[in-house]
Amino acid sequence: MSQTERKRRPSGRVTLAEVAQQAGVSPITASRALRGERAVTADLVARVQAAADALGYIPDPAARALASQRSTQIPILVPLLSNALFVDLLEAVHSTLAPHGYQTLIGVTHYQPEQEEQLLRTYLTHRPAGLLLTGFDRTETGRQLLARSGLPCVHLMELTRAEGVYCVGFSQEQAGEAITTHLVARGYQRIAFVAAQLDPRTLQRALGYRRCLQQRGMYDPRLELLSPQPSSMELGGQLLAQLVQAHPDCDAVFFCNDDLAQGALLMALRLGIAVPGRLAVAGFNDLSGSDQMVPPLTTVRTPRKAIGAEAAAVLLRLIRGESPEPASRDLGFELMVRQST
Amino acid sequence: MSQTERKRRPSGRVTLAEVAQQAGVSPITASRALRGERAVTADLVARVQAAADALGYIPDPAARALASQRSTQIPILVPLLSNALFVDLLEAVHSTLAPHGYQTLIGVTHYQPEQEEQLLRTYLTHRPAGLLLTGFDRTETGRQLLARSGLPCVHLMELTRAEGVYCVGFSQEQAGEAITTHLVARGYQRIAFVAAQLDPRTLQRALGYRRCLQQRGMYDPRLELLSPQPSSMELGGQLLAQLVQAHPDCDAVFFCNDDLAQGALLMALRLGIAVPGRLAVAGFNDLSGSDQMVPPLTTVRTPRKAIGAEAAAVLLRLIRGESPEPASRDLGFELMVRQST
DNA sequence: CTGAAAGCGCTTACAG
DNA sequence: CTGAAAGCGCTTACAG
Repeated sequence: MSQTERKRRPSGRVTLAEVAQQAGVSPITASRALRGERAVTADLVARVQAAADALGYIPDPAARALASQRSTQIPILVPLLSNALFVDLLEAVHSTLAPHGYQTLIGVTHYQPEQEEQLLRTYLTHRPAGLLLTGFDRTETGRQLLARSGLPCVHLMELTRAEGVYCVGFSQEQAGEAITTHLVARGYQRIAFVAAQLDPRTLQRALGYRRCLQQRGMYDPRLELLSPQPSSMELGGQLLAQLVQAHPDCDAVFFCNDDLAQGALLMALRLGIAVPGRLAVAGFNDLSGSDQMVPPLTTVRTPRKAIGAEAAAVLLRLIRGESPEPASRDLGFELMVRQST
Repeated sequence: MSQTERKRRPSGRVTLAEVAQQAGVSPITASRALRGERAVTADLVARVQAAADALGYIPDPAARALASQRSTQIPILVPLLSNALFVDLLEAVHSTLAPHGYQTLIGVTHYQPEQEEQLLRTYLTHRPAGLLLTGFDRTETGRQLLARSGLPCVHLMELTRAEGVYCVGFSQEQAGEAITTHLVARGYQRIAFVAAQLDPRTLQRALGYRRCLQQRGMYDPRLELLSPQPSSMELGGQLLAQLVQAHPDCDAVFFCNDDLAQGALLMALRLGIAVPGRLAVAGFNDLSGSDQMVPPLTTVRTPRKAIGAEAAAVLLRLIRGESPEPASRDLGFELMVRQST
């Protein structure tokens, strides 16, 4: 024991060279045996493994990254952390990658392509093993940085048909159309759309809303309330109050995110507006608490945990050099019809 | 331009050596000039800086880590990501560290010291620049790993008087006592305490609750409802229903976290229990949405953004070799008296 | 299937 | 204040 201690380098680390020596092989062979790379005799693999275990060898990530030009770090770039949606994504990604020895690095873009570009620039110098990005809204330079890096990359939350682009998500437009169709089927006539932030995915939901109503000759652009402010319960309450005042004949609202809808439900309670009797309220994402509202909120459940987990899994396969098919994965969504509509 | 391209190594990187050559100095001098380390003539610093800018030099983190035995990575270990509290911490830490060139690595312990120990083990091999930990609840081995690493470390959320231990937080016990005292001052007689998860900080709040009531001879252990289940709005609703059924004379409740309290408020609405008329409800943390509830929730605002930012700032100073004083920083808390009490 | 040589790109002592 | 030498701990071609 104390002899082992004594042998250690100033850094206090057990090195590959020591493992190799103990196993009676060269460092390169030890390296290959431990990584399961190329053909190494089963006998040698066992000896090296035993030596590594005995010495408590742990590979040095920095040395590995420097020699191989590739680290075990995987940045995930998300717009915000204040939206539970992205935290769920992050958590799923993190728990999928960690057991495989990869570290998740967070990057927050604040919905700004320029900030994302800056983050890409920084993270690329770290020789990440791969990249996880939210959506497709980036600067031209950002796109080029990605392409030139040649790194495996998976896009989350949105779908694309572009060749060779990996993505895991669902159709935001279809989801927006589905919830609107539900409102129509319920018999509502004057259906409003209320949105905040106005990021690309929110606008895709708006497209679905419009398509549904236009097809039925029910579309009225005045019933679209679009605010560029960040989404929050408080804003949802304000927008609801604004909406009922401006359009007393409005009988249903589709909020582009559950936090807005939750705030609206509470505001309706305060104002004495009966939901769904006087006004139906629908949300999006099925965030925590939506099923607890009074009345429980009808919304679209989006599979963000599954998206995070699957995107990470696809990335892992890309890193291994595989070509997982299909490149574009639609994980769908689910209408959660509760009592608010 | 194309000549510059041609000169690049296979890795595509501009190296320190190239910068040094262009500036007409040795690589070591270039290294020192760029890092602002030791005395280097102003003239040389300028020349090196100019060369670095011209070539677009970006230091290689892996090479740096290997040579210096220290990376620019800082793990932050939190219990959960599903509690907004920790996301706020994470976000504040991340935005404080990023501008200084440090990467934030996330680790999730699920409130289990064994998992934290495993994470420490893993992250320590990455030669982190420092560590950010939640609370003091760890295994003995975890404690030893920390001590032996000799790495700068700051603890978040809780306070301690232990020598040489850096922490940024507030007194959970005092906060629990303060909100209970508020309920007493309002004239409530039968004040319950409802908690979930039962992690160390929750139990400290319980201590404050007890101390307040015991001092006044108002303490009744039967009014403590403690559930080891994870905290959620749904659970809050269930516990409220349970409480009013078991103790019809209870006239106020202090929930150890706002998600429980929010769920309780909504359940009260559903059950027709008047708040605060029939039952007063207080929460803890002032999470998003608490001010939007019906009625708005009385709670304790905890300075988690400030804690994250200050802990990161202290760590940065420790990394620089400074000894910031005081080691223990009490950032306090604020009673948010709203309409639910 | 295994290994000797070289190198990844930087920094740490040690001199001067 | 500046530099030549050595080394951080691993892996990539290139041989055999």
